[in-house]
Formats: sequence, structure tokens, C-alpha cells
Amino acid sequence: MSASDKAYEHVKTGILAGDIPPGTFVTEGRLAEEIGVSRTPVREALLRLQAEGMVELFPKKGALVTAPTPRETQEIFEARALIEEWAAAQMWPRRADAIPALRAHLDEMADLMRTGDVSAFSAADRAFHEVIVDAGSNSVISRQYSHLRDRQIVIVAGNLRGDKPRMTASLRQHRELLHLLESGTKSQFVRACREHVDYAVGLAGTR
Amino acid sequence: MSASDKAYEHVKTGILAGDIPPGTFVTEGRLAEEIGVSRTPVREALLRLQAEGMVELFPKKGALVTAPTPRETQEIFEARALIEEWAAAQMWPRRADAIPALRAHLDEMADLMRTGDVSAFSAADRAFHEVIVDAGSNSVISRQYSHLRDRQIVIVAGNLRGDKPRMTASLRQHRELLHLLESGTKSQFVRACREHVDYAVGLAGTR
DNA sequence: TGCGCTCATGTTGCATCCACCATAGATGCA
DNA sequence: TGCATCTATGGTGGATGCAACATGAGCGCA
Repeated sequence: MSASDKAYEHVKTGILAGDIPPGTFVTEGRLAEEIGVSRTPVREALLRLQAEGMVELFPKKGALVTAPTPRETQEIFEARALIEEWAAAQMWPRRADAIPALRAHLDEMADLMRTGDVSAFSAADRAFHEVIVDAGSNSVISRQYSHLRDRQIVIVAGNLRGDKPRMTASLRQHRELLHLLESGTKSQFVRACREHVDYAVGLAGTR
Repeated sequence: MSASDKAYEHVKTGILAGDIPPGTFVTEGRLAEEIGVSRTPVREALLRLQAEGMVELFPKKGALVTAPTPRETQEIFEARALIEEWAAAQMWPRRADAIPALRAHLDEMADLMRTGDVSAFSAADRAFHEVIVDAGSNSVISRQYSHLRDRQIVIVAGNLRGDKPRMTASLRQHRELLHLLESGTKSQFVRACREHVDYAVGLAGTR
């Protein structure tokens, strides 16, 4: 792995994990020292992250880690809903081959809820949805979706710290989705996907 | 404008205008000399372009300007259709405020078809659609749409060099869209948007 | 005390330098 | 002649140096 990749991973995972919370100013020099590389690869990493909207670069001042505004949050969820609804429709005629993976992620979520590992739970949630989106077989859309989820994590990392009732509700909804995929109709499944995302909007919006 | 931005603009417009056709290898050194800056900002520009999917960086070898594969082309148009259909639906209840801008772009297209400036025609086409997408008031989606169009230009720049019948057909379709927006129904307009993009898929696919 | 100015410090933006690597063409040997 | 190997060249990846700029602390003056 190149030094540039290392810097990128370091900063990005730091942001996504909440170690570098939104609002903090990071500087190339400090990060470079921290990671053990020179400023050049750090600079490249920050540019990439700026392109992704994770940080905002202020000339001669530094990089500000940004959280999505309430407005952007709404927009992200609307975009998610659009893609997930599309993907749900693509699952018909029924794509039974996706079911094992979905079940695996579901089981994982159930386990993680017990142990209370919120960030891993959220990762499993994401993986579940990515299976559905990827089933649409459109890598352009999959990439856009993945990016939306990255952005969303920053919100969630700040908001949802181990909220059992919400996790329970989420788990129930995912179970329902899988159930509908196995034995429901296309329109039922599409609507459930839509409602699932809309529910998440509410969660992110109310706090 | 910073040297980095200058390099970025230079390379990107070069690719979009077809001056740097897909398949060519560019090197940091040569570009740097050409633009009149050092390799550092050029390198940053290439990294940004790689993130956008415009070039592919091969370690120790150089940067390859890539055209979308037929597969990616299909995917781009599918994503476009998804967004445009959504945006079309967002235009109801009727957003009359978008009409003047749409009409202006339409007139521009008519003029440009006469003068035969294909790339400007294509830019006006894009602007027309961006008005509709932007009317959805979702900057996240607008950005994704804009990116899709950037990618699409690379295809078009290689394919559609001044094809009058196609331009005529395109112009007619845009007129129809505007007409439906003014005095059609929501479902008519949405369907027409969908069909318009599907028509474009055919164009890109058949060559 | 309060205001404006200067300067010290921290940070970026960019140029330059060096080491490593990939590759192609030359070279030597069978 | 044909093949393996060696080497010269061109390219990137990364480190470092330097100038320009933003900012805030400290100081002088009214």
C-alpha cells in the first residue's frame, strides 16, 4: 500500500469512526507526523477527501472536517431512497441468489445488537443494503450509493450511539424486507424499501 | 486561480473537448511543461480526475485517459434515466418558474444546430436537462447528475460528430418536453423524460 | 483603558530533488 | 539465429525546501 493510500485510509476511517469529529481542523503537518509519512501523501489524501465532500479545504488555513448540514442530510436520504427503490424494483423477477447474503447480514446484525457494537451493527446494515443495490448490476449506481452511505456514517457517528429501541426497529424492518423478498410481491418489497429509508430519514432528522 | 486548478481545468477540458482522446497516455512531466507549472499540481489534478473516473493511473507508468466501456455507458444512461425520471416527477405540482430557462436553452439549441456547433449544442442540451434536475432542489443528486454528464461527454465527443438528423430529433424531443411541461400531465412528462433518455441510450449503444 | 499596528508563528502551495521501478533495446552466449 | 540477461531511460512516489499568506499576540500610543 502506498503512503498516499495509508494517509487516505487513516483520515477517512478516523472521520467515519468518529475519532476525528466534524468541526475539527486538521493540518497536513500534524497528520503527516501522526501517520509517519511526509506532507505530500497527506495532502493528496485530503484532496481526495475534499472531492468526496468529507473535508473542506481552506487555503493557507487547514482542512475542516465537515458534517452534513440538516439540508444535506435530507438530500442524502432522498438520494438513497431513489436508488434503493430502483434497486428493489430490479430484484424482480425474483433474484433468489441474493437471499443467502442478506440472511447472513441479518444474522450478523442480530448478533451485534446483542453485543451492542453500534458501529459494526451499522456496517452490517449497510452491507445488507449494498447487497440489494449491487443486485441491480450497475456499478455506477453502486458507487454513488456507497458514497452516500459514507457521508451518512458521519451523521450517524454523531447521532446514534447505541440506541437499543432503534436498533430493534431496524432489525425488525430488515427481517420484514427479507421476508417480502422471499414470499412477497414486487410492489410490497419496493414499498417496504421506500418506507425503510423514510424511517431512517426521520431518525436522522429528529436529532 | 491556483496552479493546481489550472492543471485540472487544462486536462479536464482537454479530455471533454476531445483534444486528449481516450486511449492516450499522459505523463505528469509533459503536462507540467505544457501548462507551465511543476509536476506537483499536475499530479494533484490527475488524482482528482482519477477520482472522477476520467483517467486511470498506472503506478510508475502514467495516466491513461479512459473512455467509458459499453457496459459503463449503459450504466451511465440508466443512472441518468433514474435521476431524470425522479426530477421530472418533482416538477409537479407544476413548476412554471423553470420554463423561461428551459425555453432559452431550447432556442440556443435551435441556433446552434443551424451553425452546426456540435459541442455547444451538446452543452445546451445538458444545460436544459440540468435545469430540470436542479428543480428537484437536491444538490447531492444534482452533483451526481452533473458527474454523469461529464462522463457521457467523453462518449459523445468520440461518437456524435455533427449528425444533423440526430440533432433534429433531439431538438424535437426537447420541444416536446417543454410543451408537456407547459400543458401536459405529470405522467406524460415523466414518461417523455424517460423515453428521451432511452433514446439517447440507443444512440450511444449503436455505435 | 482601548485601539491600531507590527511581527512572530503556523500553514499551505508549489518547486525541486532523489530513490525506486518498469520497460525496451542492446549485448553476450549457446 | 534465438534466448536470456543486462543496462539505459523515462516515469512515478515521496521527501524536503522555500516563499507567500493568514492569524493572533504583544506593544505603543492616545
